Amino acid sequence: MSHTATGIRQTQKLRTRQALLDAALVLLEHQSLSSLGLREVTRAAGVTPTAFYRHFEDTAALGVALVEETLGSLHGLIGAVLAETGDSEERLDRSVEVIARHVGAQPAHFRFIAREQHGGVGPVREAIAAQLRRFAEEVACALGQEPGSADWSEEDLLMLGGLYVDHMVITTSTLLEAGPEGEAEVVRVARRRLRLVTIGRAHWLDEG
Amino acid sequence: MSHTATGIRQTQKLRTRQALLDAALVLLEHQSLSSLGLREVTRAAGVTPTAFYRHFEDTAALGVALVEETLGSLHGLIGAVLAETGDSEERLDRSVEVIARHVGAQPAHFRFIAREQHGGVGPVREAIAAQLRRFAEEVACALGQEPGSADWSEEDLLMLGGLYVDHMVITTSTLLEAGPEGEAEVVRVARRRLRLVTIGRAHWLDEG
DNA sequence: CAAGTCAGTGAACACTCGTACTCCGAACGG
DNA sequence: CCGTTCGGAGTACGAGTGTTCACTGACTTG
Repeated sequence: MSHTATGIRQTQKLRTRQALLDAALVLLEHQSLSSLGLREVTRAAGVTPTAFYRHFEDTAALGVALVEETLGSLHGLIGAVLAETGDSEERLDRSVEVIARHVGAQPAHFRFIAREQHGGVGPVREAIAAQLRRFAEEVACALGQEPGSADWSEEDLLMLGGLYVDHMVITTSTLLEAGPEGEAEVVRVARRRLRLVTIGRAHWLDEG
Repeated sequence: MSHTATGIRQTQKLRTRQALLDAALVLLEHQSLSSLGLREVTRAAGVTPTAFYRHFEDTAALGVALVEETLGSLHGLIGAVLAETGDSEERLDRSVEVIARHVGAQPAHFRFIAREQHGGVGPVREAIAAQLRRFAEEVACALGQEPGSADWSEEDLLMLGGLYVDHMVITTSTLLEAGPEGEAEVVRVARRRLRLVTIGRAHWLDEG
């Protein structure tokens, strides 16, 4: 009764569950979740419509699962990076690097996040918001341990963390819409924006 | 043959066209455009499905019309404000005020913009992107005429304008999702973020 | 090895959907 | 005033939708 017990049955169940998630992600590259049909997904996954209900109650529930698949794993990675090297804002740069690699490796996942962050399906919106709030808290915590923002209030740290996270999301979706040829330009502008925020951060307490 | 000739016929046509737009906007508060049905709209507008084709080719075309209805008018107002008082960044604050009032007066319109900015309908995405680019250019132009950013390159001005506009869009959708009770908190955080950007702006050339 | 669980099947239900017709009647231009 | 224009109504069609139901057969458990 170990929780990693790999019964043939449960393994196969997880396999088709993943097939449903993957098929949905492909379909969601050119439409949004609220217009995604249950039958459409099962057809692409090679399963009967009825089988869908063995795994998800709704297409909304499938969307929430996709959110966790995308941001849950990234969350773990960011946490590892933030705890890795003990000093300075080098950790933030490493975090950005990790995110960028993740986005590059799984574009469809992050297009989905950008699209559904303000999309028409309530539960999915809330799931994304919750995950992004967690990211903002993590970044805020990391910022608080830096010497440059030692005397910041917790609220301001959270504000700054949210600013970084929101900027990251915007950059991600902009990158995806720009395509490969416009990527360099987008990255340049995004870096400038980040620099401006960092400068503002350095002088925050001067003129608070 | 004046272009304002109000034939009874054309007046009525515009009336039902507006009825279609209004009905669509109401329906779009709880779903996104790609799942909006043609029949659904005409039913809510009190017209037959066939009548829809007299006004729009697609629901996508209706979406583009909604984009122009929302951002087109705001664009004109912003232009007026930016040309109004001749000095300092007071104009920017006035602009933000105008936008805030617009959002408060027509929440559904701006929820639509936030939702479809990265939504599943290509033409609508492009229409929104084009309008936002225009806003960024306008803001950049206004910033360039201020003494505080006299020596900025045109590219950096555009970067900063885009930063302001993106922040405005984020704030808008956050406001709408927070609801009336969370509004004050959202505004507070948004103001702090803006202040941080402004501080960064003030020291941009010091550490460029 | 027998009993039971359960992921997945296949058919059928009652819808909604977009679109193509024909047709009406009020507003329009000469 | 009369013929034309055209916004909108009405009908019909085929396709696709979400959901329910009884069922099967491979895996699991005692």
